Formats: sequence, C-alpha cells, structure tokens
Amino acid sequence: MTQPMHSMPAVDQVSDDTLRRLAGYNLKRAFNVIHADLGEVLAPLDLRMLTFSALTLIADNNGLTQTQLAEALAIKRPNLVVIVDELEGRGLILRNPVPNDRRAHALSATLPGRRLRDRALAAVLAHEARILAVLDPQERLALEQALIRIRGTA
Amino acid sequence: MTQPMHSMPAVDQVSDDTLRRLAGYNLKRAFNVIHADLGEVLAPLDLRMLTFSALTLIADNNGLTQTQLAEALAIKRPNLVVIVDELEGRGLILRNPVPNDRRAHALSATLPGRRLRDRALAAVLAHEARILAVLDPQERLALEQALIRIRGTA
DNA sequence: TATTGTTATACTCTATAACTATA
DNA sequence: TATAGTTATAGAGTATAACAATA
Repeated sequence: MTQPMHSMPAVDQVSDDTLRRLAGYNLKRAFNVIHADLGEVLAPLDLRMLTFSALTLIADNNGLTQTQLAEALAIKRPNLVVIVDELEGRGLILRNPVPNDRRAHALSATLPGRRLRDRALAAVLAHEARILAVLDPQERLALEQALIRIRGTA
Repeated sequence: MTQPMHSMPAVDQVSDDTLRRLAGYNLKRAFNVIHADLGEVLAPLDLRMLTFSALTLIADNNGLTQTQLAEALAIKRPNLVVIVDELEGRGLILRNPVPNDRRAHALSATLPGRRLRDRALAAVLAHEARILAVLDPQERLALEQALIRIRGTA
C-alpha cells in the first residue's frame, strides 16, 4: 500500500547512522576519496590507477603474460586488452613472443615505461603520505592488514 | 629509447610487492570483494549498493531533498535522478512537493519501501558479518575508524 | 543572480559470450 | 578439448555542461 503524496518540509540535518555502521559503505566512500585524489595526481602523467597498476606489475615482473597480469589485477582478460593496447601504443611496454607458446604474450616494460613508472610511483607515494596523514603508523598498519585480510576472502 | 622486441619466457610467480604497500590499491581490492558479494546478496531484492543506500537514507530521513541525498551519498545530482526515478517507479519512495519551494522534492519512503529497506538491511548485515568474520572486533573497529577518517579528508 | 532538478553526454570499470589461433 | 588473446557488447558508476522552473 502506498501513502498519498503530500507536502512536507525538507529536513535540516541528514542522518547517516545506518550506513555509517557498514564496512562496505565506509570502504566505498574512503576508496572514492583516494581514487579521486589519485586521479588528479596521475593525470599529468597520463596514467590512471589501473594503467599505473598494470605498468607497475609489468615493470616488476618482466615477461608475465596477459593472463597472469589480469589475474594479478583481479580483472577479466577482455578488460585488460585495452589497457595493454594503450601502454603498448605509448611505447611504455612491449608484447614479446613466448618461446614454445605462440598464443601467449610476454609483457615487458621499455626504458621509457620504467622511467614513467618510477615517476608515477613517487607521485603515488606522496599522494598516499598526504592522504594517510590522518592516521598514525599503527592505524595505518591495522588498515593495511584488515584490507588484505578482506581481499583474501575472495 | 625502446628496446627491441625479443622472445622471453613467462614468469612463474607474479610479485605484488609494490602495489601491496599502497593503501589505495588495497582499498580498491577489498572494496571490489565486498561489492561483488554485496551485489549477489542484494540482487534477489532487485537492489544494488547504491539503490540500497539511497533507499536507506530516504527511509531514515523523511523529507530530504534530492540535493541533500546526493550530498549524503557523495554523488553528483545528475547521477541521482535515475536512482530516484527507479525507486519511485517501483513504488518504494515518493517525490513530495515542498511547501514554499516548488523547485525541490521532499523524498519519502512508502510502506513497501520501508519494508524492502528492512529486509535488505538484514541481508546486508548478514553479508557484513560473513565478510568481516576474518577480523576480530578490535580490528573491525580499527578498520571502521580508519575508513571514516580517510573519508573525512574529502 | 542563484538554486533545484533535469537532460544530454562521455569516460571508466567491470562482466559475459563467442571468436581465432594455437596447444 | 583446453588455453591465450581478442572482439563485441552491455551494465553500472562517475563527471561536466547546459537547460527550465523557481527562488
């Protein structure tokens, strides 16, 4: 049964109490804050969180395949193709042939790719330090461990 | 300068070490885990995290306007329109006129809306208990406080 | 002039199904 | 048969610009 529509005054103060008790909601809000700020930090380097993560994993794991990279990033392989296309098109990475398996691509970072990765990482670390300044070292560690624990449940 | 492309063996083990130290990355991964699970929990009720959050805020704040709701959800007003349209179209909420301001809509939950909200909240709390079972109460509290602190920096 | 809700639009992230070429 | 990469496609979340109605 639906109530009749009637005129009502707007509220003065909006209460968040129910949602604030939900870790999922708090996680989303905190992530959005970090993601938006990180986006601004990486934009001058023409990177996003996802392309930065992919470039970093490639630079740190010379020769990994797209399947391995998709797995490491926790995204589906079809979604990785455009990411790899973009990084390759900018000359930051290479799709190398793999001996004895002509289906696979072994990804490697070029020198410009590694240089951009280093610059981006420095910017990201500065961003993290700035955002996490509201937490003391102990809280930071507790946060990291809790997040990795939750991630591990997938 | 770009290296020549050459054949290379695939790696056996992919290292995550650089990204694992970044709160933003851990936050994203943990959120994706929770979001995916929550999606499955809410799907039978034809709700998503965002529609559930909107319905909850409306039920808890009878008469709030769309501007207030968008602010509370931390989304832009244009993105709220389809959410409110959907909830209203399903008879879960009403757009009521506001006395002395014919521009604004005072949102209210109908009885079916409040009932669905209650069922959804019970499902969400069960989901949270299941996901957060990997954390002890102290870790849970530390996580909540850290997330709210980060959110507050926006 | 400013605000509320709205439309139009675009970008990003994510997912599934189905194809190809190899294995 | 199975796997690696790819294409096509769709759903969802987010953002900005600009408009009409109203304040």
